[in-house]
Amino acid sequence: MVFRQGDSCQQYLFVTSGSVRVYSRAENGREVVLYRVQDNESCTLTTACLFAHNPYPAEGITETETSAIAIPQKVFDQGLAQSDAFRQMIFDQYARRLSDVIHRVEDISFGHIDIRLARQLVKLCPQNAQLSITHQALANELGTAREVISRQLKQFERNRLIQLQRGQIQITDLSGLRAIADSET
Amino acid sequence: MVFRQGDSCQQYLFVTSGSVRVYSRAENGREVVLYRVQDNESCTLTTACLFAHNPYPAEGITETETSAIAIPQKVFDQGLAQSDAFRQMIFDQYARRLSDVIHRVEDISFGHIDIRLARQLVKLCPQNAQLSITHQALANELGTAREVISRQLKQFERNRLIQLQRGQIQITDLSGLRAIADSET
DNA sequence: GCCTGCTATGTGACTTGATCACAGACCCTT
DNA sequence: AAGGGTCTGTGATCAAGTCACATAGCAGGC
Repeated sequence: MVFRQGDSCQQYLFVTSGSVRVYSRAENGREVVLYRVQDNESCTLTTACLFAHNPYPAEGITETETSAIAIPQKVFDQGLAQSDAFRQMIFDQYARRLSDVIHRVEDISFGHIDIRLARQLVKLCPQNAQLSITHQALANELGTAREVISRQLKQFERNRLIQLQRGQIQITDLSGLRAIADSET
Repeated sequence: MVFRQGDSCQQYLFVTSGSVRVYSRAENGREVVLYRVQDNESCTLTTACLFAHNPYPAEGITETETSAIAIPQKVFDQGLAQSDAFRQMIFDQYARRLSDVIHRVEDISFGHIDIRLARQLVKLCPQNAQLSITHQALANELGTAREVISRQLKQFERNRLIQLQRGQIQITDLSGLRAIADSET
């Protein structure tokens, strides 16, 4: 766990390798992933909280072995003042995050669950088409409930797009999933 | 209209007075407000798009008479490099926006419509408790459909919290609304 | 092996919210 | 006063979220 909802922020973080999942959690346990911080990205939220002197509005947790550099605010400020490249980098990150999160709002507000799930499956599909993930994890990713995902996956299975086993999803018709993922509505 | 979804961004904008509503619109006409840019705030999205060289992921429209300063990217870059105060200001804005939009994600994902609507009414309630707003506008604000708002308002009216007329909402029991707004779930 | 406990999945019943279709009501302009 | 636009009300239906609980698979200890 890198930071929790409500934590106050002490230093600037820069991830050199690994992956940090940044997400928001409701009281009833439902989660929604906001974005991920990966190799050579800054944890934007940290920066935001540093500057605004606000506590974190979300949680961050490592998903893999992760290395990061922690920089005290003073040094960070110096960097911003003195290095064009550093400043450019930080702003780039900010722009990307804001864009990610706005996209997430659109997705959640207007998107249909079958399409969003198909997209997620296509995105995660590895070379061998064998995905190791639980329904709960997919639900958290999309900000919905596990049952909704279970039912939708079952539907995909009935349509011969995937095959389900415990903790595993075998993608049998990637192009079929792509077709759903690419449909507008 | 200040900018549209997909527009590319040419200059940095700083609002000196007035209010710009930044929102996302779906094909079917549903909208969701992301945040507002008001007196002495920068249009963060503009900055983000400038830096990332991305088109706008949302739309911006003035809600009142609005004045703004447009600054070419070059001058903006100079400002960032030379002025600590300017840099601090820009970062503050960014932090606030990111925080706003993350809060919006939580609200939409986990929030119940009655509570969200009550909150909105409390927030908008003027001195004389007489609100001039249409159901459609409230729906856009909360990212839901007009019918949902109409029905919920009707419910509030039955519970003697408000009275409805065309284009007007008279708030008759503000503390009652507050009670709903403050309930956690 | 077999039992036990934990995690993951399946499913019915129900509630809430979104969509569709349309009917009135109100208001402004001519 | 008549007609057209905007705003509101409402039933029917669908999609998604919630609740409750039943299995099913897996791992560790005996």
